[in-house]
Amino acid sequence: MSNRVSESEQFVMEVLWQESPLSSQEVVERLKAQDWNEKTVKTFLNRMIKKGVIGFETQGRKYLYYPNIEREEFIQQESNGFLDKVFKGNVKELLATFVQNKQLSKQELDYLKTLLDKEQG
Amino acid sequence: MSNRVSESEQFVMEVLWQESPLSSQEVVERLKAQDWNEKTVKTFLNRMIKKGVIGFETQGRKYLYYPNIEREEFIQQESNGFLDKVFKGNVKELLATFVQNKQLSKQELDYLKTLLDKEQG
DNA sequence: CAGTTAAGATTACAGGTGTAATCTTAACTT
DNA sequence: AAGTTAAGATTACACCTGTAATCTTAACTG
Repeated sequence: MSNRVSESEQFVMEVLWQESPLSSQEVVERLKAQDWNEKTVKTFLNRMIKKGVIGFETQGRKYLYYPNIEREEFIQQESNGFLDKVFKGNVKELLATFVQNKQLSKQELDYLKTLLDKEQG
Repeated sequence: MSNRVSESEQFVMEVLWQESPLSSQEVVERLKAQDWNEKTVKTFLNRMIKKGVIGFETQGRKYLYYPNIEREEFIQQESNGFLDKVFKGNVKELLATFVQNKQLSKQELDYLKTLLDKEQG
């Protein structure tokens, strides 16, 4: 229930959010950039099942895995955790930090201003 | 060298960034909201020394601790890590997520727009 | 000086994580 | 049917972390 997704497991989640259900072999393939041993990926899948963050359907002797949690929801939680942990909940400071330390194109800046206007209602 | 600051240790860092050098007892006091046993805080200080993220001066039989890393730098690293991990480096998406999911006051929105304008140069 | 404190050092211990190797066994092959 | 594969299950193991308790010993107290 309360068990969370580790950093490595998150890569697996991303794969399944992209497309599912997938066999472990397919997950392994889509993660080859990570350069993990197949056994390692299997371990992650196993643990994630136990944690309940993914589920599976059986297909013959193999499992087809799928996510049990929404990406949006997950991002939300991670974001809030980060906000609290690093910025003590101060969104303004967080936003300022990113705006000032990351190069943003004119298009992106405009887009963000539009967003702020929309928020202003 | 490469060892990082854990979540609990970060609370200790915050205290020392606020004011330093401090004795372990002073650190414990400033962390009473955390409701940690004194021994626990001492453990953190000890580990942080070993990790090299804080240092100390001796004063009689006790140590006075101080940070070895800058808060700004730390925030930067944490922020970049989070950006990459959760948003795959897409700052725009990150900013949009926070702007849209957090309640921001008119003042904050105005301030942020000013920031964006400044970025626009 | 002898006893008591209390500071830091060391040890403890379980749960999570990264990183696999080995075990079991159902399914595929010949 | 017998052998081979390969999928998931189990086991391994070290390091990190949270959470302290115990050990040593220098400093303070009377």
